[in-house]
Amino acid sequence: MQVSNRFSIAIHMFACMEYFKKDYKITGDFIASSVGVNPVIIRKITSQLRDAGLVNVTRGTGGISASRAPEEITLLDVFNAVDSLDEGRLFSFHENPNSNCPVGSHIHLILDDKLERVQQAMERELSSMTIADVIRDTDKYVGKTAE
Amino acid sequence: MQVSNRFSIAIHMFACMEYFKKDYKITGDFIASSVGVNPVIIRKITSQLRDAGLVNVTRGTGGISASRAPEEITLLDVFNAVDSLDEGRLFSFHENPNSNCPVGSHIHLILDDKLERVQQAMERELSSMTIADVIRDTDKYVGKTAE
DNA sequence: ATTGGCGTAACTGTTGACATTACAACAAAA
DNA sequence: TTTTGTTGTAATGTCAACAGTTACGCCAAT
Repeated sequence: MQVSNRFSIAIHMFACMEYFKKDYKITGDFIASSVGVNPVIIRKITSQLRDAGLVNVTRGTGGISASRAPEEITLLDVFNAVDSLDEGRLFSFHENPNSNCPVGSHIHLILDDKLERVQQAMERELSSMTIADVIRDTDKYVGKTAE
Repeated sequence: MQVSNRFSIAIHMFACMEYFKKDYKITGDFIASSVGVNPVIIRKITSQLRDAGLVNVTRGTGGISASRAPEEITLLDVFNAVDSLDEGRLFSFHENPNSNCPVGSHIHLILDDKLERVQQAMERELSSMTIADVIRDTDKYVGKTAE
């Protein structure tokens, strides 16, 4: 089990948008070249980010940009946009516990809060970081001027 | 994306083992009936738990039991036994970032620590709970005597 | 030797991720 | 207004994981 690479790609996309926005027009093909995947992949993820209200896309002439300040886009926002959990739950659950068994009939009561705690821990950590942190580290490691 | 239901099944299995161990012989078929899945599913998970050293299985005559005290089996132990992450990583990563792009060539440096933090938050929460907590809540919700 | 139960291989069906091709829709510029 | 570059999306293919089932071998106690 693994989180889809759409998540790492989406963050990479934001890093590109911010880092190159002064010097280049940020198109899907431009980003695809940096990420190293087919442009259609980028377009699909772009659509997901747009549906979540995280980016603005101008059709025709082209161009993708963040629709909010980097400090106001958390990694949880990005995660939920591109990698939605089935029914909002991180953990799947066996569907037919035996209702005639004392354990089987109470297993949800026993487990649900524990699974919820783990999911919340993950979401808490994701929401503690923002695109601004990503940009800061991009500048830190790459240098502020394009090479 | 979701964690496989092997995890919820595995915890259900431990709850059964402990709750019924005084009154019944705990076989794969017995557990399968409580969980509500095919016995082979239980046998497969049993094998994973055995390989991880979490349960003892006696072949032939049958019988499955926890190999350690419930307090010493964390939910992280169970998770790692039945739902191993590819290469130990919760997040997958796009494989071919452009090494000629300043962002693409540094994206791992920028992202890896952030993904690691999220994974550690999840693992920390998983390891803070044990099978003993599950047993305690089983007794709490079901009642200490079999119905 | 029989029997109950675990171990596992083999097969099926379903789903999702990832990738690619192709083309329609669109907006700005020539 | 036609051209051009770009986004939007449908259709298709490949692959892997999950879940389920059947079948049968192996084991140990009775």
